[in-house]
Amino acid sequence: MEHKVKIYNSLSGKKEILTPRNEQFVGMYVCGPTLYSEPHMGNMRTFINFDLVYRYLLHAGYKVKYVRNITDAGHITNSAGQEEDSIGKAARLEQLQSLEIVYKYNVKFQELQRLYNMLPPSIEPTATGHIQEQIEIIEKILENGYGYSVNGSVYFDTKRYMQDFNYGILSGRKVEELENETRTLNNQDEKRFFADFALWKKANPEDMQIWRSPWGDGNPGWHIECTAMSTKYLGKQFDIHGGGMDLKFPHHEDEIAQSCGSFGCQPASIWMHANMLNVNGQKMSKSLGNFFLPKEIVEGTSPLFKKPYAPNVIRFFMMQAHYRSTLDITETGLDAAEKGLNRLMEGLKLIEKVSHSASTSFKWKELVDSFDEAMQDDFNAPILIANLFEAVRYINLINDGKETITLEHLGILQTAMQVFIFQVLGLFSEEQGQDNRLNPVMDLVLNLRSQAREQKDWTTSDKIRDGLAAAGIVVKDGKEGTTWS
RNA sequence: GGUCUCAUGGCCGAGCGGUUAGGCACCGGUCUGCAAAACCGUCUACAGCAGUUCGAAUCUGCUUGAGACCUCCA
Repeated sequence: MEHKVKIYNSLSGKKEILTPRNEQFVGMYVCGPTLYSEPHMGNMRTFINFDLVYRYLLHAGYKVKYVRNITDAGHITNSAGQEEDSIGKAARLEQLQSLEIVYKYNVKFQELQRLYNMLPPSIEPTATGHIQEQIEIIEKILENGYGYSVNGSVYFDTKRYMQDFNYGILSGRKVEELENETRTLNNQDEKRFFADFALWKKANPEDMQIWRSPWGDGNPGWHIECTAMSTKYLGKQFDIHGGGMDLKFPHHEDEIAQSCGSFGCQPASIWMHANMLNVNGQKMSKSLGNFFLPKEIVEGTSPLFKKPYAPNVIRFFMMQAHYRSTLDITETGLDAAEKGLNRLMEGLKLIEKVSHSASTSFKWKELVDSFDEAMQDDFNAPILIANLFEAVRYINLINDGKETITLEHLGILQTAMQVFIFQVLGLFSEEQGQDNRLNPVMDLVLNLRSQAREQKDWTTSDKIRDGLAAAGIVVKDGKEGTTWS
């Protein structure tokens, strides 16, 4: 099958056909989390979205090298007039060493990836594991004249860079405009120009992590790690660079500047930005405090929601919105997703039991093709899902004898649905974790109840049903027997 | 303040100049001892005001409202 995947490129503002530099091989770099706390649901949305991208590219037949970094070096920032690094701060608060913090939250992050059925990237390199590579790139930038060192720190010389390159090419920012709007920043004295950014920062006495460099002991700047690791694993130029929308400026802009400044070329052909997860119309964020953790929602301990939602439901909920749109997470939204997902899964089960005919009465080929078409158009999962529901409708109609399908077409449809639901959307096949010790008990109880029903002993049968309902077990009398859940 | 995005039926959410996306809810029906569930069907919306066009949710301008970035952030 011919796969023409169109991707919206933030750099050009247009959808472009993916043309990998190296035939079937796609190199994709995605900015990962800074592990100073447990990732929240908003963080997860970005990673789930890129998991979808990864999954679809694999499905489309590409050999994808998917690199997602782990930021385990706390970058010094100026917040509230104080210099601090996020990981060091967390370490002090929790009375642990920096690497303990990173290790602890990395374990959690790995758990979450499994919980949400994310495929592991090809490699998850860490910032601290690539200090040498970062230093080497900084040296190149200095050699090329796009940086300068002051008092043991190194800064990127934006003004000099702008003579040769376009700073703001990604974010559309004009430095002149930025300048007028500069807020009061601390520590400006070392920088020659307000838009310069740190490549290397001299160590403070209280820093928990310190590395040696040609400029003295210190810490790498925030942006340089991604340049170093993307270059190391994917080369100076690769196909796709992704990340959250909030990283577009300055992080990604500065990555471009660093690549151009060191190697003279842009790192990625296509830049992808996943949009934010909102709570009440506002971006979920650590600083606003409106976030909740992935585990809270799965365990039902989040104060925002009355009941727990399965990871599958959350994933499906997110897949129903396009990755470039903001998505508001709400209780009604999750409830709707839960029911919708159930409908989809029921349809998938029914397809196995449905009977075939001598001919197919509907446009089955068009339907099957529509799955790929949706995803080829900038990974439009909402349309894919709409088309899958269309398929479910047909399955139900076949089951009701209102439409027909041949054995061959049925097989193709079934396979396609399974592939897109499980492999591409990354939903799970079965809700796991039912206590199977309960099964024989339920068989016994429901057997007794059906005996009562056969004798039209409604008092007994309803008593059993009500009793089970009180215990949280819902009994449903279907055409083909009674089910419970 | 600057830059940029977005405003879709009761709710969520696609749409990128001309075919009622889809899900949830509602309502009607099928099924059923009752109930629940399930299934089928119905529900023709595009913030406001101008303009371009044979034709606009979709393009342009203005107005109003919301958000993002400019500071760490997925």
